[in-house]
Amino acid sequence: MAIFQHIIRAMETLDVRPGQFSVLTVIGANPGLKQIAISEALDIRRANLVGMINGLERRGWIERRAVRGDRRAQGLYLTPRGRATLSRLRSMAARHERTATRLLTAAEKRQLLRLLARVHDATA
Amino acid sequence: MAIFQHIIRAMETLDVRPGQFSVLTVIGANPGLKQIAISEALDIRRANLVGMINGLERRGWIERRAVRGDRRAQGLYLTPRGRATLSRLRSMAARHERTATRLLTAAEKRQLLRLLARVHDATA
DNA sequence: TATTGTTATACTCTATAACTATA
DNA sequence: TATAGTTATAGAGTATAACAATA
Repeated sequence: MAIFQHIIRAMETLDVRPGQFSVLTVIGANPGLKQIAISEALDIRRANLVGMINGLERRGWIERRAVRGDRRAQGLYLTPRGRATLSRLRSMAARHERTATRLLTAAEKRQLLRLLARVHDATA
Repeated sequence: MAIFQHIIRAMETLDVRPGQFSVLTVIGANPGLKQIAISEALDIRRANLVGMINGLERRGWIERRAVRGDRRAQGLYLTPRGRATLSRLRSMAARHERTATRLLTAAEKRQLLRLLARVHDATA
């Protein structure tokens, strides 16, 4: 929770919220994705995604384009400005990960991830 | 996050939310506490605490009593039913902690807590 | 008939301002 | 003048239902 608060506070300087970061990340890795696919991937109701997408589009970070073969859907793409913003956000995330693990050795970091993965397996 | 979801889902069977659990825990450990103290301890606005306290009182889990020496404040106490509920919630939390760590040895559990404490120190 | 995006709406959580009764 | 509790209110985040256009 402390890490989360830390990262969220940093991203607030770009006026970006965690959900927006995750949407930008998914679109960046999967250009042309339909809203329904993002909705399923991130477990966000498609009704709630509409406003988020509108906000990201209004800020010039993403755009909706027609999808060939299905006139109901629209593909989502990052704009050049969107790519620049995502790049800055990734740098922030990386910097905060370095901060969070600065008291750990490389071996301890690996060990931490290994133990957390087992906890996750146990609760999944 | 997986652990949190896990515990929250279990506590929903008693219709208890994470915030309510934390308030019951703090009152249980500090009988007679004033709302302002809980507000500061749990970082909950005193305005938002009012409704939570009302809800817990309505369900017969806590009660407000006069504080000698300060007629503005009211001390909060668990009722017998509140103590019983808190006890059940603690059992749930303990059971889920056992589930979460069931793939770890005792030494690995200690190591995990040690590493997480360092990450927390680094971000605090 | 089913799916995609959308609107409308409701409920919870969280945040601020302002009031009251005391101190 | 400050503090404890309260009320009112507004903003996020998240949930469901229903609609139009299209499949």
